[in-house]
Amino acid sequence: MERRPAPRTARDFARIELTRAILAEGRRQLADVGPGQLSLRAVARELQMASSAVYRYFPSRDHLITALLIEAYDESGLVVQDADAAVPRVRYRKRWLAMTSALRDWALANHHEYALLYGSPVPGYAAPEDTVAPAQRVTLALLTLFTEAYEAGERAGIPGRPVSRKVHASIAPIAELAPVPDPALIRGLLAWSTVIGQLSLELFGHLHKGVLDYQAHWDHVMEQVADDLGLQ
Amino acid sequence: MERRPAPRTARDFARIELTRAILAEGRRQLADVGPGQLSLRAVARELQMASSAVYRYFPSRDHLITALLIEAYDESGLVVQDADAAVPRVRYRKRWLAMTSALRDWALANHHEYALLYGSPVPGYAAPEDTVAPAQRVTLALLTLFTEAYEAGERAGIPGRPVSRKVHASIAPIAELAPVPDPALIRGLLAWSTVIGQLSLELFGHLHKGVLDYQAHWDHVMEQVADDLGLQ
DNA sequence: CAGGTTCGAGAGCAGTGCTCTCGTTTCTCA
DNA sequence: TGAGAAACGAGAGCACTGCTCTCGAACCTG
Repeated sequence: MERRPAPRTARDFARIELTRAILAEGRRQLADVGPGQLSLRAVARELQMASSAVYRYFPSRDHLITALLIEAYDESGLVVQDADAAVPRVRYRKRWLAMTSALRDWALANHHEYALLYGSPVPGYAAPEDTVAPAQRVTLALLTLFTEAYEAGERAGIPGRPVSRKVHASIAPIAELAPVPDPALIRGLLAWSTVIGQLSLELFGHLHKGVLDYQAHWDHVMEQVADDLGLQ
Repeated sequence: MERRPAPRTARDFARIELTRAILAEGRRQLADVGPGQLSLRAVARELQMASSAVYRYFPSRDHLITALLIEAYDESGLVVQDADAAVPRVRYRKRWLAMTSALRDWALANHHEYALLYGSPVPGYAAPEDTVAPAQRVTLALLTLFTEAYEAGERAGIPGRPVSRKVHASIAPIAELAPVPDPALIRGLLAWSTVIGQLSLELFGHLHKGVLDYQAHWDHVMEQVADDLGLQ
């Protein structure tokens, strides 16, 4: 599990340095042109190296994209966690608003990265195992908030419908991460998908000329969802 | 505005026929490999024509994709409308469930098409004007349902938070299509983004190993949203 | 039936991901 | 310390892409 085999030799140093450089340049181009147009050759050109040399560091374009994917997951996760940490623990509603706002701000500032994470999967490739942990950072942070809020007595002000045994079994894996009653957990999942839906609709242009002031609308919607979650 | 200048000559017939053939083959390949990998040359090859000939019918790859986009919008819109039409007008809740279910079924059966519509925008291109009308078919159908339900007295069973003047102004364009009070309209928009969020999360693999039985989960969530909408 | 338009095919350009080879650099271990 | 192994950069090359241009044939119109 050692991600970085303690650089000892000059070669190790160079490798780490170059890997970082490629990643950085890839990131820059990703922001420019989006995942679909990201070109290994262009990255190599910018770095003044032969295109074939890049393959010493990333065995394929997809591997590069996967690395960028992980980076983006980590970054967005960090942004959300930081926003959460800046609010007093017991201000649950405020934490919710801070976290979702932070996610939106990040998405707005990193359009293509958001698309990479929550838009259509890029090539025909299944995201490898390395991506699942970083991918869950944001979700996990939100689940933690929901759990803490529930335990503090902030129960959904809104009736959640009873959950059948079938559905209960279906969400068992998530229930392990957030030990709250099923209806509350469903409310949480609902909130999460609303966030992603809202963000995707806005960023991908589906609200164009339908909603005029995205910021105002977003703020209102998140308050409404906070209401539904029973956060005070 | 005449989309098809009444085919009179043999040439006109051939043009329409070939355009259709290209579109159809494009559609087939889109379903196979996704929008990013869709290749004009491959389409031409399959149709046994020179790649340059395709450019007589579609000036660029993006134009082809745009045409497919419109087709997909139309198809999904039709599917949803049909599902709606099959339910008695006053069974508002059932209509909601039927429409959203139909959309999900279509999305599951047409993975790449869904990604094309609601995933990340494909190249760096802004969807041209021709796409806005077809794009709104599904949304419009849902808005109509909300309006009819409200007028029939099915008020949100759930308190909607008061809408500020700012937010009111922001959603004015949508309010024109669905003359219901602001809080109810917000509930509708919320429901719509929840649908898209839920679908995107499921189809793009973000619920993988988190939710086990997608169908059961979806059904429950849509019932919950119907509750929140106040549909009976 | 003459003149203009539309069409299909082919060659060609610039770009892509990726592979292979070859000579050089660097590391490791006896 | 020096020899063998491993890693590396560069270049050529393959098969593919979107797209353009040209040219002769087909067609349509007046």
